[in-house]
Amino acid sequence: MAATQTLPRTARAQDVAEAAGVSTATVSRAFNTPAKVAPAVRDRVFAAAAILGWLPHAAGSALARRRTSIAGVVIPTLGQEVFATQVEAMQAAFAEHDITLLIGCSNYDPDQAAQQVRTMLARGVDALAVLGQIPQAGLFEVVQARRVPFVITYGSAPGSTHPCVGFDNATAFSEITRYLLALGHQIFGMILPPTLHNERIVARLAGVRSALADEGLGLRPQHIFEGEYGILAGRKALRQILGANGPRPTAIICGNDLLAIGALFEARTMGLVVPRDLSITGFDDISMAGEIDPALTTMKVNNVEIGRLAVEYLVSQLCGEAAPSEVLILPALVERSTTAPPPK
Amino acid sequence: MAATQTLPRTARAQDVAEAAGVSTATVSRAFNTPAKVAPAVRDRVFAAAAILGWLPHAAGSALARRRTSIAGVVIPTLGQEVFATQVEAMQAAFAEHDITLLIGCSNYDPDQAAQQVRTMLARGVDALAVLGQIPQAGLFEVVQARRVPFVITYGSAPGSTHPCVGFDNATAFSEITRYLLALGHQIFGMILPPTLHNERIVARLAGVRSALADEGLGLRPQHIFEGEYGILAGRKALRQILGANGPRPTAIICGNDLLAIGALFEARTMGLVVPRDLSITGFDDISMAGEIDPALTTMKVNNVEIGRLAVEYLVSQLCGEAAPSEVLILPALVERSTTAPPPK
DNA sequence: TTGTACGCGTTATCAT
DNA sequence: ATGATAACGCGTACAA
Repeated sequence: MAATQTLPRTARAQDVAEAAGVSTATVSRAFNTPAKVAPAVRDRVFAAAAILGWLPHAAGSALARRRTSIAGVVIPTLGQEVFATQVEAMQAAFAEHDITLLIGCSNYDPDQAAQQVRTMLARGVDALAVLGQIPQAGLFEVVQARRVPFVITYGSAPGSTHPCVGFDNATAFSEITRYLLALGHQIFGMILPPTLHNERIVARLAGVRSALADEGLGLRPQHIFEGEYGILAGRKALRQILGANGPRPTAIICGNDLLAIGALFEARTMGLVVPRDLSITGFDDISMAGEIDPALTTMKVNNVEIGRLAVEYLVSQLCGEAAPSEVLILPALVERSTTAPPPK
Repeated sequence: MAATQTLPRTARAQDVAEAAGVSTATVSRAFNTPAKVAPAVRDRVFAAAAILGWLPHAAGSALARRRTSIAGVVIPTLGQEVFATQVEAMQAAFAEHDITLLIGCSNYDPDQAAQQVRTMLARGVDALAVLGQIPQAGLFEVVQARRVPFVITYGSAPGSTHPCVGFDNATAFSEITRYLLALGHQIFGMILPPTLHNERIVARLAGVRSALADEGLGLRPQHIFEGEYGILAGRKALRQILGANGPRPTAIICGNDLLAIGALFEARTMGLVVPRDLSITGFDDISMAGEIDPALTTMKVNNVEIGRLAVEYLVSQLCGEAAPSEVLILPALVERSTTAPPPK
């Protein structure tokens, strides 16, 4: 007894076409340009497809269309709210154009980032966003060779040759510094996350220095703490800075909100009242910043907007439209309750 | 003067083959099974590919291989550390198998989640993970029809028919309740995020109730606050619960760490000393939990492990191996400094 | 070890 | 409005 059982292959357009008594061309049209198919036929096709559980096969479709409807984004980590927010905004914005988002994390490692970019190209992404900076010399050329629209987000190296959507880190930190100067502060401390492979952090330090220099002031080496990330690092940093010899800073500028929150906690532990005894500023305006007590003075970076604008740029490139290759947003000072004039 | 300029098409395997003086089969082999190609030839192929900037075209490759090397994950949002962490772990684990990850956010909306799943199937994902629960009746069947390995993560409906990797929410919350009972607490409050479309939250409440019932105790309605998310919600909830008529709870069980942190902040504002006057517990063990002061007693959910195990399951399915269709991890109580025996 | 030739599933072009 | 047919680019038996 020969087993003539057809091993149930997954349905193709051909199968749907046969079931509906039409050609594969009509099946394709019914799904892609329904208006061009007679309603009765269309319904037959849909019914057949539903029964067979058929959906257009992505690879076949991509091959014929020369488009995958997949975009890629490479970020350092999803563990930071600012990056996660941006990715989520991108995903939503791309979805409006029926584009799905591939993600890759580099863990702040340029080599991993470059590898992720290559992998995404191999997956046939239609467009590509990289957070921060181009990870490797020559990589941009590879992307260009494949004619894949490309954009750098979040960071912005002014004068960079690559299309970018972001903000100017130096300017933003100059602004927050000038705000503290206007309050009357003269002695500053600064707490920074690791600067390794991170131009943005370097720019933040430069922004502070430049604003201070305009007033003939500077940042004492013992008042700079650099190299760790998170609340505990903020605590440790504040202890170290306030424990240093010489005059004590009255204002602490932190490279991000988490460090600032750590500094804030430590100030309380040390018996200092913020902002009476010490002013502290953050950066990013993460969701916690406004919810702790005292609420953190910081700068809001609209990451949703960055994500949206990046997608807008990529989509316009995809459509062959011209678009400005550098889009800058302006972080806005959010004055809350951790800043005040220095103590007398 | 006829312009015979060839508009530069992007390179195919054919072009590389010609440039290297071999057949396309050899080009393919050089990239996929290098061992089967003579070293000299291989180098010629690689050189030609490098010059032309060629990479295998994803769609063609996927069509021939019947595999896209792309997996998908659908989560409520990237804005919550627990979900972002899990996604990041999945991305890393998939990368080891040369699989790239597509993400979709549902914003806690079952319809959006279902749509994301459909989109991913249309993109030809090789495997699919959905965080929480299956969003729609009938959707699982669609996935099965396409023979796409599938797993539910994070949540676990015991007795569910779908493969899942997660933990038992009810059991976990029973455990934390028993811990507080053992410390001597008798009157409990509970603060919960929105339960709408979220079985996991419902299970947490049930877990607490069940552990209390074992001791003949219960949760008074005025001691349950439900429906908002975040630090501010935690503050508001504590105010409301402690302001209610009747006996005051000595322990507050929170549905997650952020609510617990809010409650902790509010307790301080109200002049209460935690844990002397009031015990508070969280859930998840987000990075902040151990960094605030007093450090939060909570339960650690190893989301990295969940992500890893989910990928392991999916990959084994992809390889046609058998694998247990329900994998449970055990959240672990992390006893820190927000819990103590109740005041006399 | 290498080449030939076919199939993968869809869409676009061109006829009808 | 619909059908026939030719790409689309790669991987892989099979043959040499």
